[in-house]
Amino acid sequence: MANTQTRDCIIAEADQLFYEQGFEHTTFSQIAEAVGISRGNFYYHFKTKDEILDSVINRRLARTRSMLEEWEVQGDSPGDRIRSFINILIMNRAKIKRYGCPVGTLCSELAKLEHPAKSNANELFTLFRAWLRRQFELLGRHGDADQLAMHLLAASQGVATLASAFQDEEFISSEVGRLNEWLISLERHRNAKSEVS
Amino acid sequence: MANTQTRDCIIAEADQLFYEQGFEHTTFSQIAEAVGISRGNFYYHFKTKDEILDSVINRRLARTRSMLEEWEVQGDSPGDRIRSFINILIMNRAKIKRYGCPVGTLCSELAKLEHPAKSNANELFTLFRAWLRRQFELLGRHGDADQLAMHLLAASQGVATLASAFQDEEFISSEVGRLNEWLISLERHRNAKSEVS
DNA sequence: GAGCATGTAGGACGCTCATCCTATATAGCA
DNA sequence: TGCTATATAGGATGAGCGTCCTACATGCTC
Repeated sequence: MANTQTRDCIIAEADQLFYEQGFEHTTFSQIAEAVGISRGNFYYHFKTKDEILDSVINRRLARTRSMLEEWEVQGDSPGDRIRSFINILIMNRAKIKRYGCPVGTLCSELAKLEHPAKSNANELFTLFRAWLRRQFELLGRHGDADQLAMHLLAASQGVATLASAFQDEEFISSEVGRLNEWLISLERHRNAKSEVS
Repeated sequence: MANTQTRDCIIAEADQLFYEQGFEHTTFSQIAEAVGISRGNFYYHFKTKDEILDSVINRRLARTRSMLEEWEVQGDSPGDRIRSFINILIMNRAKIKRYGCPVGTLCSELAKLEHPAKSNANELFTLFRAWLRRQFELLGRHGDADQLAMHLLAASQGVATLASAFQDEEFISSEVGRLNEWLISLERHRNAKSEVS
């Protein structure tokens, strides 16, 4: 049985490096150096680089799931939960400015490489999409919940891409402001309808 | 003096391959094979891979400039010109679905590589941004023209990223519909103001 | 202490790739 | 016909990388 502590440490460091430098451009040596172990020792924990990638994606999936579940448990309204999602952009603005969105940039890279793990990475998007969809349904948007989820996801991706290209954190703030206003207008619409019925 | 015909051909093929596979993942051999010349012959036309990248970016800049100028010359309204921009998403939807946005994915990759040509690639975004800004100013949006330009750019980027991740051309169409409605509402707002004054 | 599983270190192997060198072909011109 | 600039081909080189092998250390069990 592999020592899970070192193993987890390798995955964590690889996760960060893949985010900062991309998967292809990150080498075994860099990960080993970041963890503080020898390069040769790698083989004991991971047979191939793709295996590390799988573990990194699974780690991200797990962390995303637990984050979404946490937001779900907090007794907020669906609108507040969606605001939690939008707020990721603010929380991570410094890193987004430097490296873009971890999900979007990884999926783009793997798509260009036609990498087998591509669909696994896309699952990250699906996770957010399904969760957002549920929140919009709770907001009373039964017909277009999925469309709204995709729209919000796309907006976040666009913000991250441009903030990174133009090195502009301020843009993140202003677009988040827009998104929050948009969300409030959706909530108002719902309240108006419930008052009528 | 280098034969510009072969040289241009190399740049064109490299352009396409960089788009489809990414810069780092594309090899000299692949470009040579695509052009139909020997690998060794490359050195005569380009000293380094980075030199090819520079030429590819310059090619894209030139083509973008002339495209924007063409749209400018056509005697359309600023609104119609902005619609031409939005329509790129529809025109190129098949490629976007497979490879994402050529501008966004290149800038993301070069950012992660911390490549010297990064700022040169970002100039592509600046080109669109300045052009869109001008169109919005012509629409009477003197205060927030740049903000609107960035918003539209971000929306396009988001659409491209998600369409690629979810392999969904339909999503492009529906979001373009949204964007066009948004644009029409901006135009209406302008007409309403001009009627008042 | 002997035996064994777990974990680590460091280097070897083989491949790919960008880069570079040299030989050759073509074409215009004296 | 030679001379030279332009262009092409194909292989050499050297570095970097993923992968793999072997030797060593540690700690637990009998």
